[in-house]
Amino acid sequence: MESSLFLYNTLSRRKEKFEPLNPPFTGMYVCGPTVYGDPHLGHARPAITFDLVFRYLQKLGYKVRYVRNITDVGHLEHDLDEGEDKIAVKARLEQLEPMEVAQYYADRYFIFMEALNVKRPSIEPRASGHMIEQIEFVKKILASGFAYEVNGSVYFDIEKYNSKFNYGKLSGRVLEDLLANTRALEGQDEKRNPADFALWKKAQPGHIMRWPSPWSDGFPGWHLECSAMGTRYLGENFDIHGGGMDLLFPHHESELAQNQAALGHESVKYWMHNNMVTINGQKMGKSLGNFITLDEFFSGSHASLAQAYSPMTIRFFILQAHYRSTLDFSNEALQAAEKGLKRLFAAFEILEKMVARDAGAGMQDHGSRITAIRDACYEAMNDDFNSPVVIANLFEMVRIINSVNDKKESISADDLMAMKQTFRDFVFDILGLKNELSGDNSEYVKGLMELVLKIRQSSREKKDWGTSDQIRDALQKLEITVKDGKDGSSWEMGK
RNA sequence: GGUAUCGUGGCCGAGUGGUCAGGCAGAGGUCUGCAAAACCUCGUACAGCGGUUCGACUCCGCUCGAUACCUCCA
Repeated sequence: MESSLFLYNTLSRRKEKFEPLNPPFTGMYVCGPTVYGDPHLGHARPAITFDLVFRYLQKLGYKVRYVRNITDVGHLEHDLDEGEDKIAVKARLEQLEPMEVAQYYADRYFIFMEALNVKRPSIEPRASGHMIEQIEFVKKILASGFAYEVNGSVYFDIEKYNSKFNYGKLSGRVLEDLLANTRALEGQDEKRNPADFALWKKAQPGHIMRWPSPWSDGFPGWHLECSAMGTRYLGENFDIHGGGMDLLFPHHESELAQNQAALGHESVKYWMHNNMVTINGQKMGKSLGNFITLDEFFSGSHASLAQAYSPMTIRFFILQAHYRSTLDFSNEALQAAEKGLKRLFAAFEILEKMVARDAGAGMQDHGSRITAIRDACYEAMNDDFNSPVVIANLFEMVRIINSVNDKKESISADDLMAMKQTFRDFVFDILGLKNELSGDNSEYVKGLMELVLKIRQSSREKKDWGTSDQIRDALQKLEITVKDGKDGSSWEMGK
């Protein structure tokens, strides 16, 4: 459990040593999707980022309770200004029950996250299932005097809060600036201050999603569900709260304030935020026509995609950048990732079959190098989850593997075992990559391939290059690549 | 306009006050019947302008540029 993991805390704007409140237990809350549309690239990044955190904390021996919410209530469609519920709008269009829509897209989300090999969190609570907790939370804030009720709606009193605490401490905003920048919008007359946000909103007559509350039939404010569910499942104090940088303000800022107001203290020790995704240098947005869903990525069915990209290519590509950097998607960059990933797994397959070959005197000592690489990988992960440096080190190992395979270098049994262990630990367990290359590896296929390659080998020995090349080309068409090496030929699935 | 993050070689992308990231692409070589794969070698990149320093891509300032967010509600 003694680890030297450091992570960047948005609250302090520096890397801090990770020390959970109640080791070995660790609580992590991450903002999940609003389920009113098909999952897209913007969903993949936080999911994979915090999957990496989840996996690594577990690798270090922590008992992690990972909570990721599903938002299925009370959110407005962006370009509408009538205050209609996002899900309600969609439901009317499709003639479906709002919950049916939420269920459908939640399922889609799970399917695509599984394809990306993102582990399911420990708990995936839905906002609609936690109305009581949310209402109780509002009551607490009202009781502490930091909220007020007007016409059935309840608002958070930011000015009052700010007189005692600091609204803006997380995002670095100053209340005066927020007020100075205020635009005059309609329907704000209820609020004492334009910066105040809703904790509970009275539903308009045509509003489909509504729940009874002491104040009105209505729905909870957006920031509320995370405060309520985080507290419910992780307690009043927990370790990590994550999400995309776009949620920093106002969502997380307000969530922090809600907890302070309701509980008398803040709840989160470490705030983590992943950076955003851009496409060809532009932000991803529906209006820009570069809004690409995961489905389109996997099938290649989007005008700006030159080809389909497998889930692992996407995952590997995301992990090749540090989570706090912006990440730009382009065909060129994705193709580079695809090839790199293929090389990584090709080396892994060689490694799995490799046997130790002591060369006795003059043998190159890999032991220290392999240990150094393994240490460098842990060091990188301990330095705020630096997956790109882990990957760079793994490629160092790839070179050793290939050199040994080419009989240019030898390797001891101990080193071989250490290398296999490191590869498995980091590639599979921590980075969460899967080998998509191997395809059908059944004994049946292996037997057939052995036979085919034997026939080809005998024609090669007779210098019958016609037959030999015919076999190779035919196999290539089936996406089986034949590689001729010094001790015969090997094969692999994939282009 | 405000806040935040950032600007690295053909592309993507780490990192650091004074040796190296790494991947992809490209060039040359080794191997090979050919090809593929693999291995070896190669690029003197750090937005611009000043300043601090013996020395800055790395620290400070300014300029330019990029991305996200900016009270209803999400």
